[in-house]
Amino acid sequence: MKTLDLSPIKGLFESELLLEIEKVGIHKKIPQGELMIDLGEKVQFIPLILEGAIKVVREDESGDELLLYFVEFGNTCAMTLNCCLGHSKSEIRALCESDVSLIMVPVQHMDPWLSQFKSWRSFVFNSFNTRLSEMLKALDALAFLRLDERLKNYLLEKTKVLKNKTMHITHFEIASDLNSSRVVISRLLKQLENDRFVALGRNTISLID
Amino acid sequence: MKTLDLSPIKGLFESELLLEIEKVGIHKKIPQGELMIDLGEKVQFIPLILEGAIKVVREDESGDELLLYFVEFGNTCAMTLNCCLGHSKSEIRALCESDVSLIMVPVQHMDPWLSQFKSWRSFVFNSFNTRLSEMLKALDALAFLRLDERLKNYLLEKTKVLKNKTMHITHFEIASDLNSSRVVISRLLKQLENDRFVALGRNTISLID
DNA sequence: GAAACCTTGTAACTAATGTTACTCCGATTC
DNA sequence: GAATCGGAGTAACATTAGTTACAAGGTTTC
Repeated sequence: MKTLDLSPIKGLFESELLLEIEKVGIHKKIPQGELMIDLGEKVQFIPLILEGAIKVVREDESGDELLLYFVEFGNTCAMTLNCCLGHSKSEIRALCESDVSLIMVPVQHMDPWLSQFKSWRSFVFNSFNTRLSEMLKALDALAFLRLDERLKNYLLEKTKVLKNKTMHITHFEIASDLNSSRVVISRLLKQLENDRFVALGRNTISLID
Repeated sequence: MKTLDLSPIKGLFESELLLEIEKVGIHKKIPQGELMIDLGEKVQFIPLILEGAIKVVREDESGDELLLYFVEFGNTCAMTLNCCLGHSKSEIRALCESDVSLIMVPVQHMDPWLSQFKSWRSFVFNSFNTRLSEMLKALDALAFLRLDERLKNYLLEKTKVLKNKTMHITHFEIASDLNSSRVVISRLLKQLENDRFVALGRNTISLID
């Protein structure tokens, strides 16, 4: 794709930087469900998200998963920034939660842009800021909330990033994201249905209200 | 204190930056146990740690606590950086785990130094890097480990920052840090004693080996 | 349309953690 | 040195979450 449509991020960066991004950035569209970055991979590009949402997941040695957070428009993955700067490997897995449109900027521009462009500094630190907040939110949930509350939050979060009250998902997938087990999730969902919080169907869950 | 002894951080920064730090930095010593920053406080200074360790704690609405991580020499608190840049308030509480010696740099230097000094950029991003890793570690522990393993890690971590196999601490304090309850911690400690992992005394715990 | 498979519902049980309540003991205070 | 207090040990019980096992319906495949 030759012509980059930068209009979504026009407000974020000063015009000289936009020109730079246009010069070196690569526009990419990634379909829903696709893997973006896996654990242990080296990161070569900084992703600037134009549209869609990315799901960031942590996994331990024995294969248990935990959803950390979603990254949406106007942010980049701080973990990625991290990797770029530290020249280290990814500690997380990133998947496309919906169809994603993004610009990939080669990592070598990271540092020069930091010294040249105030808007780049703002952007990068903003991303770190958001990311640390999201991590704190995830930690709070794990430390202080019971599973039923975490499940509720999960469903609300999910409808927010999907912009849709109905989601196509199995109980098993939810259990993975919350690092729980299918039976437990089914049990709790049933209760949420009784509480008129959700309506359950095969492969679908709809929030009520 | 007039003359700043910058020798501990000499290796971290380029010489012009060291001069700047000497000019604007304030040297401070804070005794063990003292509160550095509390939840909701505005951050006016970037702390550069010369000696000692800082304990960073999260608290929820109902007052339950959770230890996030320790910050040691050569790092700064990323949460603080965050607050400086985002002009937002502290989302955490920072306490001195041991006697701490640090340099406080007024926040307004943050951004100019980022564009001027490569070593400052490295330092800041290194701190973010370390911080995100620590957060991930905390998350992993909560999500994937049982309390007995978390307790072991806690004790190991603690002896590391205190540089001492014996610590003066009550079971109640440990319970707070791990967001558990005193009785449960006592139970698990007893078990660790039987396993010859620790020796228990009144107000003290010693790691064996 | 029979077989195989996936998703969900449900019951019974286990494991981990938290809670309540009480005791004992050493330190501190008066 | 009697009274008080804080820290720790322990038992009994409650709650939350995880596990195993099986049944019942859809869906897909051939």
